[in-house]
Amino acid sequence: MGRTPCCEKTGLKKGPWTPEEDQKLIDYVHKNGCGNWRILPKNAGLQRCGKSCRLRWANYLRPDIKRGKFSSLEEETIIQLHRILGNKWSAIAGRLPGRTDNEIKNYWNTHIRKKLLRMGIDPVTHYPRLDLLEISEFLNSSSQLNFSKFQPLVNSNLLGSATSLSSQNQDFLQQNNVVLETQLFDNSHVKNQNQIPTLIQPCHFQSQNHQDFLGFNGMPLPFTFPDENYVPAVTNYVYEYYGSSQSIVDPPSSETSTFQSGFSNMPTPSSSSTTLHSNSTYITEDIERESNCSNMLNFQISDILDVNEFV
DNA sequence: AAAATCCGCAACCGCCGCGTT
DNA sequence: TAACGCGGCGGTTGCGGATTT
Repeated sequence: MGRTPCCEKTGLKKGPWTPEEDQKLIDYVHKNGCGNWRILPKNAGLQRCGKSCRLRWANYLRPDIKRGKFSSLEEETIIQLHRILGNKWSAIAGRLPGRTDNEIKNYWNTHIRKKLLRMGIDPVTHYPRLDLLEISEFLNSSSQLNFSKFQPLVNSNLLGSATSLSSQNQDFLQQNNVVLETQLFDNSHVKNQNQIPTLIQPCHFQSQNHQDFLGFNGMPLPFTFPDENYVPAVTNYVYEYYGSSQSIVDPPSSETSTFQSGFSNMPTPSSSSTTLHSNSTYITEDIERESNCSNMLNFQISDILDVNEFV
């Protein structure tokens, strides 16, 4: 059984569109509007699947599409929206006038994702990559250990990244007054002490420096939450904020979060949520090491970037 | 200069949600 | 209520240009 295909597969053209095909599609849409993509190819004289026509129009031919390089503000907006919405490219695109979901998805995968990885930030969770943090913490705190015995356990590339991150992390933690409690090995569940120890890392991030959270490039982002009862879909990795009289964002579940190695306990953009106490302020953090992205971000989601509808 | 590799992006594929029958 | 059909979405692919060897 299965569903019938959206169009007859035989005799339909695939691959790149020709200028003639584009013109036919443009002419048809200008004349008849877009809609009923199933019958459009036939009426427009195109040997294409309706889906293909819709995609071509939506991603390339639409007159309101803005093409060209993403601005730094657009890039920052994508990162912040992705932090909240996850891979909801269409939702993100809806907040970036002139940009398509496909374009944003491609830009994320080819540029932003790699940049975040280079900075030691997990592009899925937007947390510092704990695999690197764990190793770098390990390197920092275990100079007395004979590390060579553990090297076979660690990917060499990962080790290199962790090593480079190691000093950066120290700077970051100091600059932002972050308390990072680290317990390197938990062998309590290991009956056979010859087994490989499990890395765990209880993390407790704090900041007492309000400036740490302000804006990127020294400018506040144009975000604002609609009201104080707003519950964000996701809050990421700043658990407590001491710059004001009250905690802005609840810790995920307890005062000190414990993450197992391998992100098994890591909140994900699509799954975690928490309560917002405060007055329209959403605090999050970033470890930005290059480009024009922020170190610590205090952004407010405005009407333009209202994400409540996606919750 | 040619071959190999990398990279970006347009387009495709398959699944899902929702409205209709 | 279930089946169907369509539009929409996100993940993936593969082509072509750029870069490296």
